[in-house]
Amino acid sequence: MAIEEKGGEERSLLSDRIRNALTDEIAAGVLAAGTALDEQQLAERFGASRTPVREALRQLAVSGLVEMRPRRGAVVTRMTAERIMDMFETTAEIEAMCVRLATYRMTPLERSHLLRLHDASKAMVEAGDYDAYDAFNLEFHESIYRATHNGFLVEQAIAVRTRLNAFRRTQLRQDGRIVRSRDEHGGIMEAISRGDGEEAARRMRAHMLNAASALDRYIAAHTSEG
Amino acid sequence: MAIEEKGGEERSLLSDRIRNALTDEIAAGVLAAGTALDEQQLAERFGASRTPVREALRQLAVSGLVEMRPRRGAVVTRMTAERIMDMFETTAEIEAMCVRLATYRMTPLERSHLLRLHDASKAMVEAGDYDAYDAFNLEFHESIYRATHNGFLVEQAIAVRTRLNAFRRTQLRQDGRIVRSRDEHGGIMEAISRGDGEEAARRMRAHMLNAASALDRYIAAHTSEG
DNA sequence: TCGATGCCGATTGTATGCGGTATTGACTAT
DNA sequence: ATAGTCAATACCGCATACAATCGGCATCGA
Repeated sequence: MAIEEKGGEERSLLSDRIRNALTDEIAAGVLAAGTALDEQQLAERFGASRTPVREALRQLAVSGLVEMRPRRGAVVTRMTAERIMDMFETTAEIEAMCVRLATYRMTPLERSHLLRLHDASKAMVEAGDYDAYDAFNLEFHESIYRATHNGFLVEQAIAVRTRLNAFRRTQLRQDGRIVRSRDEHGGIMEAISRGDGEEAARRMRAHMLNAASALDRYIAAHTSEG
Repeated sequence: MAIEEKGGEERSLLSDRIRNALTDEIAAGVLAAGTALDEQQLAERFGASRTPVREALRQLAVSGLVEMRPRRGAVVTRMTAERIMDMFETTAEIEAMCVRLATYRMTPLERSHLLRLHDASKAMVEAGDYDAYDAFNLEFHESIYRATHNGFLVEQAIAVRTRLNAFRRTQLRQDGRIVRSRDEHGGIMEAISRGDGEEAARRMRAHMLNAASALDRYIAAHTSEG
């Protein structure tokens, strides 16, 4: 019989589950930058042995979320403000690239899907539902990635965006940012509908850099305590 | 024999050395796509136990060089021609992005370094020294990455380019490709010198897509399987 | 008092054993 | 003869045990 495609939690590997859990906690800020990750301690927390924990940590090291120094253990990668800005800029450029390619290649079905998503986000903004908007935002941008019809690019874009997750969420809380975010989405959609990929790219870049600016103000306002 | 005899590498981790060895072999084509990687077999080959081999395989899986299916082992990722083209296009776009940013941001020192590199490559082309040109090519493009002054982008660009390494080298052997490659570099340098980042980006994109075309012809001429 | 050296604890790196699951091949039934 | 089922085997995933190394701390010497 055919193997079920759905992601059964039972089927997945323990090390993968631990990796996902750690990824989420790092992204959410539960595990702050610089936190030392003790293998035995983590093993006890997850009710597993050190082996799957080790494997998870090594994988996270490849992703860049943690740093491992031989015989000195793993620590959550310490992010400088400059590095976060670098990540934002890189993401902005990649997003711009994606929307430009997507504009020229997307099918009418993909375009209508994107429009439907955008329309649905209006209610979230009016309700001030940050979590729902965050989920929509993910889907909106990933739909654009997929519309490039370049599988490798989709993977890269998602990987880079994932590493920016923690910081993107905080900036949405900025005063009025969510409203402007949706407005900017509207501008991007308009350029896509006109088939103007270059303009869509410019607007997408501006959209991401606005998010970066919002985060920058957020950081500036919260770093007074050192 | 065991790889511990490599001079100076004593300090590094066994799993890291195995990972690097496997990476090289996959990139060089020694381990063909689709090859099943047996943990025990690899452990014997490297004179180690299964544990460091496992860790190496998991890290390679994150990089995308191998695929792991739970309880079914690891296989070298099978590359379709379409996927290779996707990777080339992604690399082309990222390279174009880098050279555009670099044009606007590079210091005079960086610009002169790039020019010096380009000048030095002339002799390699005339001598038909593929290996030297390949090494120069790496340095040329990485210098452009670094000139963006965006550390994260540099890392991403190098990572993507690394995964394309095996295929990029073969296309250089194409008849006359190395000469045209250097000509294209010259065009890019000219646009950089004029400070025209957009034009430099267009030429870089064309440069990479020409390389892709050369590879495409190479594959078409050498493919013996579906 | 300050620095160096040696010992000890803690933690990582590696090896190996065990259980489970998938694959494969053979046997039987239709 | 072919297809389906069952059993055997081999490999992987996880746990645990062992070894090596790093850092801290104390003691000794200058």
